[in-house]
Amino acid sequence: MARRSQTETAILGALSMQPMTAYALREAIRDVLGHFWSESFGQIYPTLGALEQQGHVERREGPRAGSSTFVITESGTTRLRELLSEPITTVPPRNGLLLRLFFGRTLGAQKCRELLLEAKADAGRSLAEYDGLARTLSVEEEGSPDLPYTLMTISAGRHSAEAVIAWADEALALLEDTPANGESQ
Amino acid sequence: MARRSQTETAILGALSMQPMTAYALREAIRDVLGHFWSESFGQIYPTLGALEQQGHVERREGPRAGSSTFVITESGTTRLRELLSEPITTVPPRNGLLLRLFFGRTLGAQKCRELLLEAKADAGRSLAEYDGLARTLSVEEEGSPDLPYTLMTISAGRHSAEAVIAWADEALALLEDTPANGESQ
DNA sequence: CGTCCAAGATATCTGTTAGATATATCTGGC
DNA sequence: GCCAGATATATCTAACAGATATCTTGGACG
Repeated sequence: MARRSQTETAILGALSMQPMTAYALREAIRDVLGHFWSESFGQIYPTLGALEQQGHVERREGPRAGSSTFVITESGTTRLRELLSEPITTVPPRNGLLLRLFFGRTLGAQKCRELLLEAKADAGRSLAEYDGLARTLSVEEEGSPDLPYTLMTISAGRHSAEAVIAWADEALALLEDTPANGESQ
Repeated sequence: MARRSQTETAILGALSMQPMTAYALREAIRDVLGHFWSESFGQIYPTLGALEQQGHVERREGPRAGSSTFVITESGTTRLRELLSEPITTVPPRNGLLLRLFFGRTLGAQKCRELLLEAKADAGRSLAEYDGLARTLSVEEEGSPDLPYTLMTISAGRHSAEAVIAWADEALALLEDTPANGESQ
């Protein structure tokens, strides 16, 4: 239930913006929600099947032979509202960077430094991306009732990237203070 | 490979601190790495089995009938170093809060406000926890070569929680500016 | 002293999921 | 028009989380 229902939420949400094929759905989720959400084909197809059975989406003739375009139904819209109101299911944390840093003494101070610099650079790139996106959307979608909500999710990405940068600097400084790790290997 | 190997990293890392039973391993991962990592029993047992077969851990008589304590071997330590050096595998993002906010127009401004306040409160609690933990550890583990690395991971949590708080405030302000959502339902 | 119960510890089992892969269909260069 | 590569569609497999089943231990109470 828990996780599956959030897949349904994402799919119904995407279809609520416009009808799409399964493939386009994946693209849309990746490109639009990509900063905070992802779905794989392995999820999309069976979930679409289930939603169709429940009458929340309808299958139409697709753009090419054998393909289907999915349209959200009235009951699908209602279901989406329900799902959005359900409690949030969080995914178990799995931060590979922190896992490596935690065992930093074994990994070696130098490698840790490299990891931190890389993370910082990544965050910098994300930051620029978010900024650009926010500026573009503010103009293109001006006045849209969805705009504040979209900006909100972009802002979350911004803040998170800024946090990574500030943290990486602090951590790098902390490493300078303890260079006493000649480190085996 | 990709995914499993990070489970092996966590397990070998934990065992590198001290020998443990599978149960204790889970506890340790939850309590010590919990802020950024998690493993389930469903993973731990088969992974321990695999590590034993490869000779990276050894099974010893456990503290009670039928239980086993696992000890990391020489080759296990080498393997841990290897694994720590491998490229980081990231988990696909799945942020249920942002998913709901993205479809905020459908969910309704009021519910969005509640979600933001809740997220902010959660972050505040985490922040206090991280601060306490950092203070305790700085004293108890003073001089330990692992301390800077541990503090680094805690600091990551701190920065991330602070970012959530700042973001939530900004998002709430953004919602105030657009109260024009009488919202169906 | 035994025996019952609750908490602790151990292990497996099941359904969900990501990502790879297999298969089919287009589109443009020649 | 036909081939190569891009695009699109669908399935399959092994990783995975969380629930559950089983066993162990200590201690309350007769």
